[in-house]
Amino acid sequence: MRKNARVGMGEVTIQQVATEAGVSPSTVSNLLNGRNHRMLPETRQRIETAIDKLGYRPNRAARQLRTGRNTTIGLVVPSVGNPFWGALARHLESAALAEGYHVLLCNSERDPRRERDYIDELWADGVHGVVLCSSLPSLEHVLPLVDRGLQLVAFDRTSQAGDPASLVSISVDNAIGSQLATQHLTDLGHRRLAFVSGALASVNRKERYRGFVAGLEQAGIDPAEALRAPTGTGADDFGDVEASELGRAAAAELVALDEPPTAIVAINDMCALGVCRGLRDGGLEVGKDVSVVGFDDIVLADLYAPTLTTVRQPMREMAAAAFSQLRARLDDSGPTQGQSLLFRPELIVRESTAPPVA
Amino acid sequence: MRKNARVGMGEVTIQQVATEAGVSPSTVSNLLNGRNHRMLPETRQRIETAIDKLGYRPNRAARQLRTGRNTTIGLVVPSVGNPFWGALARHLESAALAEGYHVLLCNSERDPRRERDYIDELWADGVHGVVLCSSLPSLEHVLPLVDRGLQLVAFDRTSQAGDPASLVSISVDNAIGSQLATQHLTDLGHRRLAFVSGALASVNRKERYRGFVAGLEQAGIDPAEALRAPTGTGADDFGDVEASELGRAAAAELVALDEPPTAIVAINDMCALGVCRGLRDGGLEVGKDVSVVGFDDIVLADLYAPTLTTVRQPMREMAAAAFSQLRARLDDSGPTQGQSLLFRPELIVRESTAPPVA
DNA sequence: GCGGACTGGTGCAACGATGCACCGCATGCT
DNA sequence: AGCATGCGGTGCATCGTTGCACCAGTCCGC
Repeated sequence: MRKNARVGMGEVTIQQVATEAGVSPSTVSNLLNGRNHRMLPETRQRIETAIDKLGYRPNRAARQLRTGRNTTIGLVVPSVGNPFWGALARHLESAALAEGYHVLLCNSERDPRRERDYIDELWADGVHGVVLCSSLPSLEHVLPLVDRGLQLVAFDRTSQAGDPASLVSISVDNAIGSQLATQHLTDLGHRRLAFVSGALASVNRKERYRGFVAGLEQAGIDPAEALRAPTGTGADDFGDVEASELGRAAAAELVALDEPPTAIVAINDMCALGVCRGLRDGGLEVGKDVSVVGFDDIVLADLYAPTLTTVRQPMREMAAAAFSQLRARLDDSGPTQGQSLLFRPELIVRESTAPPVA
Repeated sequence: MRKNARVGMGEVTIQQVATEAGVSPSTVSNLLNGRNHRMLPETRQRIETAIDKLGYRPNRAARQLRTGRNTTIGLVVPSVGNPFWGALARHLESAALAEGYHVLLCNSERDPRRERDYIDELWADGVHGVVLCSSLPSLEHVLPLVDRGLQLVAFDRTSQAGDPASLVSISVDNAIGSQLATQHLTDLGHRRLAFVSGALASVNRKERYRGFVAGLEQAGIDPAEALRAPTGTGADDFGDVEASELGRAAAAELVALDEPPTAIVAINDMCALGVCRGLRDGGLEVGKDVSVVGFDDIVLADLYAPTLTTVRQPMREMAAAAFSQLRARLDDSGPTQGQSLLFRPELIVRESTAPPVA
C-alpha cells in the first residue's frame, strides 16, 4: 500500500504507473503525450492497463510547472447573476470543455479594481488567456500583463484606439442592432421614440445610441426630437437589478410627459423589462399603448408578458469564437496580431411591439 | 535581463526576489508564509521592496505541487444560464474571493456522466473541494473520489441515507417553503389548488410536493382532490428553458378542465413564469382569475408582469455557508463529520396571488 | 569489420516554492 | 570551563511531470 498515512489518499503518480507496467516514467510520459511512434504495441498495452488499474490522472500542477502550459482560461464578467453573462459563461464553458479546457469564473461586480486584481490573480495562477467583459472604455489597467504575454479577448466591447495590439475584440454590431430595432419601430409607424439607458459610459452603449439615431434619421425623424430617459443620468448606474430599476424609473418619467413616446428602445433586455414594468405601473399596456424593444435576447425575453421584441446576440457563436481565438493564440505562442470580430445581430419580433394606437 | 527568449516573459521567481534582496529563497519563502517571527525588520523591508520592484507573484502550480494545498474550489451546476444557478455562482464566488479562493465553473447540463467527468477533472486539477448541484438522487458516481479525500458540499439537495458520511448538504427547507406557499393560498380562500412540476425525480421536488400536501391538509383540504399537472410526466423533463415550457403546457392542460384550479403552486420560478404565460395564452389573468406561486425568488420574479409571489431561498447566506463549510474541511484536513444545513425559506407576497374571484 | 542508421526505450536535470534540519555566533547560567 | 538557549537566517531534498540527450542492441552496405 501507499505510505501516505492520510485516509485513503489516492494521488497516483506516474512513477507508480511505471512500476506497475514495468517501464520507466519517461515511457509512460511519452505515451501520455503522444510520443508513441516508437513503442511496441504490447508496451503500450501494459501501460494503459496499469493506468486503468490504478486510476491514474496526471497531476496538473506538476505538468503545468514543468511545461508552463495549462488548460484553464479566465472569464471576467460583471456578474453571472445577470442572465446575459450567465449565458456567456455557459456557452464559453461549453466551447472550452470540448477542447479539454476549463473556465475560471470571476465576477468583477463592475469594479475596475476588482477586475484588475482578478486578472493579476489569474496570471499568478498561470492562466495566460482571459475573456474580459469590461465595462471600462480603457484597458490600461491590464496593459502590464498583456505586455508580459497575457492573451486577452475583450467581449461585448469593440476595439478602441488605445487598445493593445494583440487584443481580440468580440462583439455584436451594436449600432446595426439598435438601428434594426429603431427601424422596426418606425416601420410600424412610430414617430415619437425614446431611448432608455444609463450613462453612455461604455463603448457599446454609445454604439447603440448611435444606431438609434441612425435609425431615426433613416426614417426622416429629427433625432433632436427624440427623448432620452432617465434624465440626469450622468452618474454610476451600473449593476444588474439596477438596470431594470433604471428602466422602471425612466418609464415613470416618460409616462408623466405631456406627450409620452409611443415607442421605447431600451439599452438591453433587463432594462427593457424594467421599462415594461414602469409602463404598467403608469397604467399603460406594453405592446398596445406603447411598444418596447430590448437588446440581447435573454431567455426571459420570450417568457415575459408580453413577450419582448429584442435584438438577439448570437451568444453561442460569439462564445465559441472567443474561445477559439484565445486557444489559437495560446497554442501557437507566436505574436499573433489582434483583431476585431463583429457579429451580426438579429431582430426578434415578439409581442411588445405593435403599430401606434392613435 | 532574463534569458527566456519569448516576448517580455514576466514570470518572476522567488529566486530573483531573493537575489535582489540579498537573501536566500528560503527567507523570502518564510516571509511569504508568515514565518517571520525571527526576522530583522530591515531584512523584511528589503524583501518587500524587492517583491514590489519585480512585481513578483508566487507561482501557484509550484506552490501547489509542493504543498498539496490549493485555493480553488469547484462549482458544478446544471447550467449557469439559469438565473438561479447564476445567482449561486455569483454569491459563492464572492464568498470565496473574500478568503482568497477561486471558483472553477462547471456546467453539467444535467448530464450525470458530465457531472462525474467534471469531478474527476477537478480532482486531477488538485481541487479537493467541490460544491455540487446535482439533480441526481444518488451520489454514488462520485463516491470513489470522496473516499480518496474529496470534500463535497451538495447544494439544493437534502442529505440522503446512502450519502457518504463526510457529505455536507445545504438546502432550503423545501417542505416548509412549499407549505408556506400553499398556506398563503388557502389563507386567501383558495380551495381548488394545483401543483405543477416535472417528474418528482429529485429529492427536493419530492419535498416540495410534500409541503404542498401538508399545506392542504392543514387547511382541511383533501390532497386527493388537488390537481397535478402536467399529467403523464414520468419522463425526463429537465432543463431550464424547458422548465418554463413545461409550466406553459401544464397551464394549458389546467385551463382546459371543466373546473380549473383557482390557484397554482409551481415547482420553481421558471416553471411559474411558464405557467403564467400559459394562463395568459388561455385568456386568464394571473393575480386575478388565477393565483400563482413560484419558488426560488429569482431576480425576474420581481420584474415580471404581474410580479410573482414566491418562496425565497436565502442564496447569499446559503452560498456563504457552502463555502465556509468547504473551507473548514479543506484547512483542518481532519476527518470532519458531515452535516446537513437547512435554511429557512421566506414567503414573498407579490401581485400574482389574490383571493379567488368567485 | 567498421561506420551509419534505426529501434525501443531510459536517465536525468529541470520547473518554482516549501519547510525541516541545521548553522555560526553571542549571551546566560552554574 | 562547559553546556544550554536564543537569534537570524540558510541548505537541501522534495513535490510529479516532462522531454532532450543518450544508450545498447541489431541490421545493412561496402
